[in-house]
Amino acid sequence: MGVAKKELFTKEQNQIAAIAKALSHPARIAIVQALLKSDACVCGYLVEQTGLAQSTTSQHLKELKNAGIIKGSVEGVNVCYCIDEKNWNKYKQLFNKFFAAFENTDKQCC
Amino acid sequence: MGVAKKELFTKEQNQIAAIAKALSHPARIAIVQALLKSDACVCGYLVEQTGLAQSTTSQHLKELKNAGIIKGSVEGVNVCYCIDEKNWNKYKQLFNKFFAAFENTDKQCC
DNA sequence: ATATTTAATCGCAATATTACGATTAAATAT
DNA sequence: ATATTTAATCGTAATATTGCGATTAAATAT
Repeated sequence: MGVAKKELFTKEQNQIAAIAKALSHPARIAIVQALLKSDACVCGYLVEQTGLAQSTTSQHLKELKNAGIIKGSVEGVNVCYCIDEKNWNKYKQLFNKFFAAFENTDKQCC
Repeated sequence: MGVAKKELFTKEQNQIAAIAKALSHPARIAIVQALLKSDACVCGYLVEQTGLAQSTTSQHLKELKNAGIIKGSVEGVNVCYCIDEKNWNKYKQLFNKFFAAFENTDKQCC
């Protein structure tokens, strides 16, 4: 085993889980926040920001990219990363909606 | 290794990552959504909802509980779970803030 | 008292994640 | 042409996650 049974769940449940998974490591949160805050975006800068080895940071960047949270473009000898604006807004809505679903607080079953 | 280097990151980064981790499996999203939607909350009902074995579901419930997302209380022979309202609102704010940080879209570095 | 129901925990196997050093590939300097 | 810089990928080790069946513990029925 060790592999999640995605077929049991809805597309939306799997999507929320997949984005949450991409955000489930502090280094990846640090990377995203660095991209949100700063104008710098080259890979080397992000390696500094994480404090992890270059290869490890590169792996984290790959995961964020696969999830659609960031995108990268080659700039000469550097690679520049930034937030994928379109997906970011989509994911933002998805999570806002997920968290907003707790409202009708009239159920007192516990 | 295989163990995240939490000491490199801020408390906030670790907290966001920890909550995201708790939400990083579709079964756990399904459980939370079931608790948000329905009045039913006993463990057995949640086992049905996930479609996973009782022991597996119990494990997922434990993770959600450890993260502070849900709480459980014994009701006779049953255990009733529900959303931890106080933490939920805290986490909601935390994620809203995190996703809202993308606004000043004037940086065109990529 | 004994049986039944419910849910947590244990033990295990399969797989995934995290991390690093070493290597590779591509672009730019010298 | 050769060296240097930058970042991706490979290989590997340590650890974590996912899932299930079996067992255990606690409450309630019979």
